[in-house]
Amino acid sequence: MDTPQKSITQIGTPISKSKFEDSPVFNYINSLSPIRPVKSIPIPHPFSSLSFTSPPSVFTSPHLTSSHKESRFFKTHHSSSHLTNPLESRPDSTSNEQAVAETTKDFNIDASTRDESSIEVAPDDPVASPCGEDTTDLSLVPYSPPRGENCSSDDAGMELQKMYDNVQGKNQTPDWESLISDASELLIFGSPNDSEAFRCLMMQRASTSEAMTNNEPESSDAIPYEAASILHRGMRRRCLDFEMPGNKQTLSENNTTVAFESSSRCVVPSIGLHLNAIAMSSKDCKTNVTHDYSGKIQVGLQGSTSTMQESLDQTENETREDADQVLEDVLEEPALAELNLSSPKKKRLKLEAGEGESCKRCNCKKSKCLKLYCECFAAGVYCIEPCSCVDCFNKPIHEDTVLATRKQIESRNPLAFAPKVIRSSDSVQETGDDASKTPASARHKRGCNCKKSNCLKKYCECYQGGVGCSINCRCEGCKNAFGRKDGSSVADMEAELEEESETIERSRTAQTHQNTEVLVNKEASSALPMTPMPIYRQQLVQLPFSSSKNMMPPPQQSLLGGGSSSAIFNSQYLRNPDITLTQSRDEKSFETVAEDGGEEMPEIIIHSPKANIKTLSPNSKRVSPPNLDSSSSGSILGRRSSGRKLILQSIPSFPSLTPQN
DNA sequence: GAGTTTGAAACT
DNA sequence: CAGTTTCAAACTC
Repeated sequence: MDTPQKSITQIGTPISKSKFEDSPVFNYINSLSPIRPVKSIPIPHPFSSLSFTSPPSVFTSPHLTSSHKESRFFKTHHSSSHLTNPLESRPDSTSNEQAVAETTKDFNIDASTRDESSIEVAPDDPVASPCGEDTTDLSLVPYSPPRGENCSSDDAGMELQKMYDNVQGKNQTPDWESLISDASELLIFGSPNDSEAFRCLMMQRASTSEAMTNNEPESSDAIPYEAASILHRGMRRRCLDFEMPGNKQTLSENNTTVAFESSSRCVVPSIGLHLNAIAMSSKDCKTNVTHDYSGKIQVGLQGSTSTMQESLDQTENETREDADQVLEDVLEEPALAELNLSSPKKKRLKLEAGEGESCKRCNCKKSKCLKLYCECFAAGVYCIEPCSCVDCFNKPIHEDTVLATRKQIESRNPLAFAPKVIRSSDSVQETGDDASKTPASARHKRGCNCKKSNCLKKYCECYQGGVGCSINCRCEGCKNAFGRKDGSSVADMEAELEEESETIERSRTAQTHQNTEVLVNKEASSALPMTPMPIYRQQLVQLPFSSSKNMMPPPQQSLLGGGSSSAIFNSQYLRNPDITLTQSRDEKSFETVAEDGGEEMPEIIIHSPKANIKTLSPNSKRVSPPNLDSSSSGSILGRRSSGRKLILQSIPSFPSLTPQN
């Protein structure tokens, strides 16, 4: 931290604006640069300053990895704790109902909650610009959710311009430290898109300022910005998701610049953190850092483009290895990993993911997407364009309302936003042997209340969550395939399926041997539909730590122990009722495996043998969620002999405002 | 795509 | 806490 502070004094203090303007160099530059002085002056300062004053995590050597991120986290955490959640700091937010009622109004941040140095947002902020509206929150809420969908990269410049204007208007001797602070807020929490603008500005600065002797401002910036954006990507997830198309430009794996831009726009679909980020900050940073990583991974994976899909399909294994490699890199060099993940090869995952969680959409008509009825809201994500909701308030521009509503709901039920499917406390102890004996290591938080579905349809939350019913359930005629309320476990069913699978596999093997025999084709064709499962299973079997014993219904993200928005993951996970139990069990094996690892280190779960399922499940439209996409690589990870558990958490814990069990 | 069913969420 | 209503997803046709 010494360096940054030092830099502040060195750069910020000494360089007086007037002096700078009067300098011959400045004049000369002005004459050359198309950039107008009024902008070139103010903006560069914040930036240059920022580049030295921001937390180490942002501007320190790119070599920093985890610590790097932690710093970042602390930074943001710190900020959030002070600036915080508007709900807590804003008196006018005490009335949730009111907040909800005034949804369309209360978008401006109370000046009172800001630091004196905070940049005041023009009251006449762009009307139609969601970006403009949101930017007002930037300095107040570190984890400010996504800007409008179409925020232009110019916004950053605008903000900075405002800052400059403001400072200039008030003081001839700007409070650089404050300004820097504000600027850093913008840089850190602004729209990822802004990073582009920043980069441009930085470049300009680099080319025009002698102060830029500092080497590689580029690289050092890129990563930091990226890192910063990650923190709230979850909140921006939806917006960014739809910016992806624009980023589908062909990416060169070697072109870090392009990769960066792409990644900066990518979003972690995962993450239904929109409202949780704030609360999340209070958690131990380790956990958050982990989420961060997973988020990164996802960003990369989901940033896939369709362009590679075909080729990837043909080289599934290769892709997996790539993913494996990438993930490995992620653990050691997040920033780098992210860049890597931007590679075209991983794009495919994104594509597939696009249809899943990341594109989770609701169809609310009356709830305004502010009730748990709304899947998006319940999952902690903002509604997105594809949603068919009416009068939706679950959008970034209504952040306050969303937060208020959320808080209100949580006041009623603290666990309202907690994962519906929770992992039993003893599940952790369930290793291999026990796993199969227990219907499921995860259970629905409250249990279901099914009357007619027999817990065999997704009406049943337990079933939907891929967990068996438990004593908590009040269901009638429970036949939950993942475990019945009466205690009958899946073990039996698994045994059956196992047997069946084996039979199928055997026949398949036999077929393979008889490949040369044309006559066999007849039978083979009839058996084809069945091959999928066997194949899939085979792959799973390859997993070093995979155990057939663990073959269980797919556990949910909840297995991670962290509260994650179960909704998204779970629902998506088993969205397709057509998915055979076998498949589910396979997926389960993944998670169990990861769990078995026992290590409590950052985990990146990658579930989703989506590709496999897709191919193997003839009648399934969409077998696995987008998140799971990455899972295709997940299985890869599973193979890792290193034993490192990589859990790509599609939905980082869904930190609720209140501690959850 | 429209209509029905279902069960969670919300309300009383 | 129980009963009822509202709601939107899941499902069916």
